[in-house]
Amino acid sequence: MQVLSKRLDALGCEYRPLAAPMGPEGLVAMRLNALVVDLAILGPNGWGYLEQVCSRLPGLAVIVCTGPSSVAQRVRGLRLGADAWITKPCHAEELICVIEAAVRRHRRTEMPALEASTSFGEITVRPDLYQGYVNDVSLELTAREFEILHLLTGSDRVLRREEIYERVWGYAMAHGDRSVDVFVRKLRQKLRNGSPAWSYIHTHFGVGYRFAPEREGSGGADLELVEDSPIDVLDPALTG
Amino acid sequence: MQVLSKRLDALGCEYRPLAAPMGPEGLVAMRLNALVVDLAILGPNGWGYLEQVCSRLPGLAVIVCTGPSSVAQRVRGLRLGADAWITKPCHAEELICVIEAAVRRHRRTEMPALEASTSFGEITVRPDLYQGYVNDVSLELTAREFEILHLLTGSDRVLRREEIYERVWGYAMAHGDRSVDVFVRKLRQKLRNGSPAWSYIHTHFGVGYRFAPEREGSGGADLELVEDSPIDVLDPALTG
DNA sequence: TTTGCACGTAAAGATCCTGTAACCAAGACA
DNA sequence: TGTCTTGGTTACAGGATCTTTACGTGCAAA
Repeated sequence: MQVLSKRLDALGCEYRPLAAPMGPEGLVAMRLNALVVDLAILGPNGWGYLEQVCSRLPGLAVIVCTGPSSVAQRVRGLRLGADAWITKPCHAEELICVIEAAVRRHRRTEMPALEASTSFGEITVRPDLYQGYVNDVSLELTAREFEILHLLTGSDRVLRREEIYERVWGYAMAHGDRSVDVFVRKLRQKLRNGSPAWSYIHTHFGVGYRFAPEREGSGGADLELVEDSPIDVLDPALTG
Repeated sequence: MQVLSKRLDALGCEYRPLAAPMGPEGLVAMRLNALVVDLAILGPNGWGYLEQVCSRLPGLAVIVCTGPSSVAQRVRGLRLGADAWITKPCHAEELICVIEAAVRRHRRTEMPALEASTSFGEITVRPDLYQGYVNDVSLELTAREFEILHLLTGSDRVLRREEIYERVWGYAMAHGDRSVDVFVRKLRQKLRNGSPAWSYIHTHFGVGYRFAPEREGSGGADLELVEDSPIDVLDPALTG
């Protein structure tokens, strides 16, 4: 621990030694990139703890660093969701490399920022500015609202709430959590403000939400036929 | 290699043993999820090869599986971009778990592979939209109805009620529960609405249900089951 | 043909899901 | 430190969906 701490300090890494195992909720609050656990110290509950943490925080890199073990034990740990298993005693440098490898793979797919802006109906999503626009007017989306919009616009299929939560929040959704619903509501409100004639986020009852820009006859009395109004609002010169 | 091949076959994994190191371009063409290399076999050029592959294919999981090594070597390998380092001799099972752990983390941020939509008779099942269609017209299936339809269309054999219940509801069916029957009825009704000339879900008395699109012609409705006869899908003049 | 089940059908009640709004906590900022 | 913004929770109402129940019909064996 002393050697490891010294090396981590030298690398400028933030870390926190935990004397007792911390529950998933506490780990979520710490916003960790990686967690190193010693199953031997955790005792017989270690397996359950490992499983709990891995399932609850799928985005967290979990490295098991413990004493001599059998193949079956290592297999079990990795199957439960651990990213790596390293046997004590080990060099701090090697452990750090293993942690980095796990975190690196985790971060890799987060990095691709600066995506091209794309338009859907009247709105334009700009990942580079973390904001959505209607005719160059900002929708005033908050960070989380934008992330959800960005995720939804990224695929045509129906996204289940659990998927949305996991990809935006970074960990598994608790049963009964309504956060996704609330944010979708806020999103819809802002989208409606900026683009009243369109509907974008569609509810699939019992499943989740799907993004698809569609005209809505909200303005006119026409129920279906919208042929009289020759309005060209498609593709403003934003997309550059 | 023999043991590993056998285990991979049992798991249904696709793999390809390479006698000689393959360049990054060749690897790209293979669309691999993971690559296992033995640095000892690669010889002195191994480090360069590892670096080249890891930098050219950042999305590829690279596992080094080689003989006894020093800490410095393992650190070097991981720093160059390897995702894991496992020492020979090792159990095939453990190696597979390490590969799975690396691939799992890689896959996490990807969109779940959207299953292809499949057609049966006149209907089309779209898993990405959780919905069934007849000529692009929605059947208005509820979430549970779709799940049952999706399950039934997934296999040709007769599915017992208990199987259906367990796979859709997620837990064992209580004795005397008629839910499956009720949902099959609703399904049949909606299928009949959208595609009156066909029958899709067939009852096997005392067993369960089986999905098989069959014409219900006014002319030649066979009483016996026609299991092996291929079904010609053609466009009858009936549809609109 | 009779008889005992299994299945099809329909409707009503219970349950679950979702939109909505109000509320509280945590962080940003002056 | 106080205020404002943002994130997240909870409660409630209305509606959609699911489950249960009941009864009629059809199948298969005796």
